[in-house]
Amino acid sequence: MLDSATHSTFLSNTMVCDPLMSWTELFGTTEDDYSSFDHQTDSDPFWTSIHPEYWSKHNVCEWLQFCCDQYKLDANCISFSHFNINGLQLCNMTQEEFLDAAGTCGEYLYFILQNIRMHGYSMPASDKACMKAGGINGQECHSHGRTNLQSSHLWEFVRDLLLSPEENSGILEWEDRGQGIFRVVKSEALAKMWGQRKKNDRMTYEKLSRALRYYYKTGILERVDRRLVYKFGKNAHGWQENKI
DNA sequence: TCTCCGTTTCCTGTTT
DNA sequence: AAAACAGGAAACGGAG
Repeated sequence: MLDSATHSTFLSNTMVCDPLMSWTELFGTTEDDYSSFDHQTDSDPFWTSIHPEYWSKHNVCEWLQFCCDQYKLDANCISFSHFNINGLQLCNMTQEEFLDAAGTCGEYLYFILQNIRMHGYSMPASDKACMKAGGINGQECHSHGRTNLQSSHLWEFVRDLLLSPEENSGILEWEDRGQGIFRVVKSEALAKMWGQRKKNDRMTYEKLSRALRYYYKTGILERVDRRLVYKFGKNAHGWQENKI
């Protein structure tokens, strides 16, 4: 479940930008950002190039299809008849309406949609969005939720990497998704990536793992007595498949 | 300026 | 033997 702070931050920041600006103007999205989608071509009128509020019914459909494919969601739990709507209607749905329509995937999809509304579809785009939005509006980008470069905590970084197969490249993998158990497959690569995020090229897995061990105290992580295996604790949120 | 929090860095010892 | 784990201690940097 999205915590209330994160949730409200998403919504409150969603419409900061001029709604008439193009998605590309807002987020500086380039073709490179879509490199992980091999089905994307220049000529495709793809939903990623349009702000969700301006999606057509077809774009909404494309987005749902994409989510099912990309995040391995069970399309059977989604009531597609409820999503025969355009982007504006989609964005105007309350969370409750959304959950009713999207079944067990609802919270996850709702989260993804809010994230896209704010940041674009992925982390690289969101980082650009962050900088770009700051430039456009003369505001700094302090806390925009889970993909924020500066305020993201280590456990959120790890969680987001697990939830972003296109970013992960085999560094982390779920051992038991339902229980929140995951494995660090490439420890030094993880440290390097965390170091990049924190602009610290001296980061090592040894130091990163020390930070992870502090999470045992706070219930963000729980101990798993296996090397390189961790488990999200009761105070971690946003990692569950149908409970974000 | 001060305090607090979340690390980061370093360390010694233990386990796999 | 190497890599990872455990956790104390101190320092650091950003936020409020």
